[in-house]
Amino acid sequence: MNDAAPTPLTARRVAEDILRNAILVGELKPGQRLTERSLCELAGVGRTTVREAVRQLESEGLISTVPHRGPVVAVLSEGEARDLYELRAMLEGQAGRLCVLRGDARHAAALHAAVDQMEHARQAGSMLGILEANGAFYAALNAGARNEALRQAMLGVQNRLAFFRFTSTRWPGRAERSVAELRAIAAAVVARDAAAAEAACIRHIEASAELALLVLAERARGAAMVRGGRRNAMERGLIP
Amino acid sequence: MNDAAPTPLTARRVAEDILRNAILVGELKPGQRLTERSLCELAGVGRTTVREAVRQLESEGLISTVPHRGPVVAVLSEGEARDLYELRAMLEGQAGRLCVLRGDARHAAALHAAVDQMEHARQAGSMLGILEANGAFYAALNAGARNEALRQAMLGVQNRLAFFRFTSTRWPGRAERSVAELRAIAAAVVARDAAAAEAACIRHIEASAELALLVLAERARGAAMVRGGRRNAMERGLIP
DNA sequence: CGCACCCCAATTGTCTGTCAATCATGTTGA
DNA sequence: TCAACATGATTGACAGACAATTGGGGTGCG
Repeated sequence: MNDAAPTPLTARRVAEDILRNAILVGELKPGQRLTERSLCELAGVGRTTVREAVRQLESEGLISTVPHRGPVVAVLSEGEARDLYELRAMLEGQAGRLCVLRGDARHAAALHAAVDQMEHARQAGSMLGILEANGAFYAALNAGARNEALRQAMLGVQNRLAFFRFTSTRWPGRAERSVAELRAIAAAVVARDAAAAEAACIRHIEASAELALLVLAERARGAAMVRGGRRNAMERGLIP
Repeated sequence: MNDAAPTPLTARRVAEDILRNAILVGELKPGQRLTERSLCELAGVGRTTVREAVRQLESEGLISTVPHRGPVVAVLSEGEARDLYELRAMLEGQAGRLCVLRGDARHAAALHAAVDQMEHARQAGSMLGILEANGAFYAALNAGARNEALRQAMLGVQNRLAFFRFTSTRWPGRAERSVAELRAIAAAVVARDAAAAEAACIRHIEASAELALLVLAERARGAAMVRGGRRNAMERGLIP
């Protein structure tokens, strides 16, 4: 039942992955300017290929390009972040609802397993484990919802908000509450209560959004304090 | 308050628009194979530029590329169409809800104006007018909903389903019912009944989906009858 | 000292040409 | 009849080149 690796592994795809990871991990920071040449070195491919990869990441919302100025790692304004979290809440709420309506006991079990896995990782202090369990949870949710378009939309939004995943997960007490919120979702799915599942999903995302916007505001304050100095230098791509 | 035309009008953008229009209008038919050279001629640009434009349309879901085989105008399976319509119903339902929660009287008035415009175009038998009014309606809805991410998501889904817009609008009696459905949405927004607006949006999309899937099934039957003859030829890009 | 203007380096946008890798087709041979 | 092979077409990818544009630095003037 596994996907029979439809990956002809073209160089462009490799470059995309390298650049995407560099952004998601934070190696390339929001606002940082990217020259094509530096990306060529980073990805180890020619300029043509890099430009195509950049186009892809641009469409994913990870990069924004100003004509004749080149690509820049996308930086979310507070308004954009708010919009994206709102959209994410809608999408995941619907996913939760559909998971109840269309999923079976196996999906419910997978949800519970993912939550347990996350609780385990949390107690072990493994942030990577937490993120992995989070991925498993959403995989199970989407498997139950049985809507590929919805899944891809959720993935896209999550990627654009990936910037917050690390800081949010580290926030004191956040992981614990997050586990509780996911457990509530799983419980609603087990109970086959669609409305409750939808509401639980929305609550989870709203809690995430609240924290993320707080973090964003804090960063903005911090950035404002050094504005005029480092900020200009960073936007010019002079700070690694 | 108008957007100060942020269009540096690069050749790539022009090529994108040409190809996108060719697909949306149906000049390039679903399943048709596209060689890079033919696209170069069609768009009037070099191969490098065409490849970037194709990458963009690929991310919009209008083109699907098989490595080492080249781009193909995306063809929706019944399952994919169903998923997309379901997603669209969710998104537009939420847009309707938000339009009630956040919109003001001006948005409600714009919705009504768009419906009247559509009714006018329908009586005049102007399909182009109908589509234009439809665009105005969604512009008003999204203006009221005040969520740019949601708007873009809706636009993306609508584009992927653009194939059905023409055939659906032509369907006997469909335009009339469509006007009635949109009027119901506008009425709910005027009445400030969020739940009713959401439900009306969902009903509208579900009606569209029902017809589209019917059209799709009919086309599939028709295509099956000539399979082995024209179909292979078309997939090979030999039929214009 | 401040401001407007101009010139220049850096970078992007785009084209052309080239070459290997791969797929699809047609042909040959058992 | 079917399998293996040869062949042509097309994509994937690169390097190089050139015009267009941007941003910055320097200059001159008030």
